[in-house]
Amino acid sequence: MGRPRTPLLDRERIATTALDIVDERGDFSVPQVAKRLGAQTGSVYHHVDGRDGIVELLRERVASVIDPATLDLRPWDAALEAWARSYRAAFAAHPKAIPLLMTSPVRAPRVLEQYERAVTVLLDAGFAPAEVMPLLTALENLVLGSALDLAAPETMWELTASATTPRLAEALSASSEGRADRAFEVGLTAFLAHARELRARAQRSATP
Amino acid sequence: MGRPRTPLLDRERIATTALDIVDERGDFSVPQVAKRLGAQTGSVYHHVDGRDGIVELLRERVASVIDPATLDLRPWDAALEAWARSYRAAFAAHPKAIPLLMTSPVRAPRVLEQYERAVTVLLDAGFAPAEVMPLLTALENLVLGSALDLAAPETMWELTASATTPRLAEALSASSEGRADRAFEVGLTAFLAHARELRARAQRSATP
DNA sequence: GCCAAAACCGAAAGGCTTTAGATTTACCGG
DNA sequence: CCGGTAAATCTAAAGCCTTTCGGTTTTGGC
Repeated sequence: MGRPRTPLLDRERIATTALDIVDERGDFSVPQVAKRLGAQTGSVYHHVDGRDGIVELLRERVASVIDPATLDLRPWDAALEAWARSYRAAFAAHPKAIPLLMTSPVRAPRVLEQYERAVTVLLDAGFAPAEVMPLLTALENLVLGSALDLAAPETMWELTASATTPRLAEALSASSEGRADRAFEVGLTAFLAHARELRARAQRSATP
Repeated sequence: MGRPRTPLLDRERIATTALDIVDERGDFSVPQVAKRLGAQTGSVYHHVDGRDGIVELLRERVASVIDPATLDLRPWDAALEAWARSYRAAFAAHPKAIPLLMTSPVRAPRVLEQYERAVTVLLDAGFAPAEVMPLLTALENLVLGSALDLAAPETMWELTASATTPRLAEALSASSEGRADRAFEVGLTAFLAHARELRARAQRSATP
């Protein structure tokens, strides 16, 4: 058959197709992607660094909608809050992809640059250099932990709970609506309050 | 060959062997487990519900060292704090297993009972029923997000950071020692402070 | 002592990942 | 216009994996 006049495959289409399949099925395979694009399995390897390479493409693509402009907001805590929301929303747009992507964190250049700017935001706000990474990592943990929760079906709770764990069942029915979202709000609110408190304490001791 | 006088396989040994392999390699397969136990691949399926069944065994086994007695501590916030630490430590004992286990949360009966008791702790502390699940879920997100961070090698940061993201590199070197642990402390401290604040506010409005 | 159930083996189907070489075609420089 | 190189694809195959199924021997209860 040889080289076609218009290419069947490129990294863009491979990523798009794989993400479509993951959104539908929760997983993907290289033969599945190839079949949807009308190509043979082996051809995909000409454009992409194996299956893991495709997963990395998905990670970048899902993370690409995180809004970097959030980090321009003032004051610093508004920037962090908006960034965290945008971060989480990017994953929430592809819930079935989350187990596949969570295995390792996003470290695409585009996202790393945002971490760079987030560091700057915190330093400019007056946090000590040694405090910055623990804070940012805690925020990342919050976002990723919450994304993981988003991927877990609500039914896991409801099915198991009613008989042996009555209070748990009661607590669940008392706030079943949007449990995951509200948990994220709790965590985010807690984090921001704590960060503000840390900063205020540091400023008090710096300029007594 | 037929049935041996002393069985080669049982769920216990299968789980132990699989966990050993995961601790070494970060993943496992049914043939690998069978080979270590001196059996054929197919035989494993007589004892266990497929590969996914083994993963579930691993989840239960790793979670089995979460200490339920932490939830007897008083006051309520000491109980939650100790429980969260024990929860996280259980995963930290098997860092290479984390990506395998995080895919879906732990819902083994033994752990569900602990959630039941955690609900009781919060209700007894005076939290409103509708607040309980958001709080517990936020705590779970904290623990799981932090466990995920534990599974990601520190090198991911260090390799990529230095050139294009100088401030990130600086922030990393300013607190490289035990970054993951300190981030968990930040998140946990923030969560507990927020929970105390919520409770205090509720009590003020209940008995003015 | 008999017989069903238990525990294992052997084999095979079907899927996946990845590599290698062969084949045809597009594109560019002369 | 032509020829050669590089590109895109195919075919083929190795080697894994998961899972199922039927056959074989042994155990343990009645």
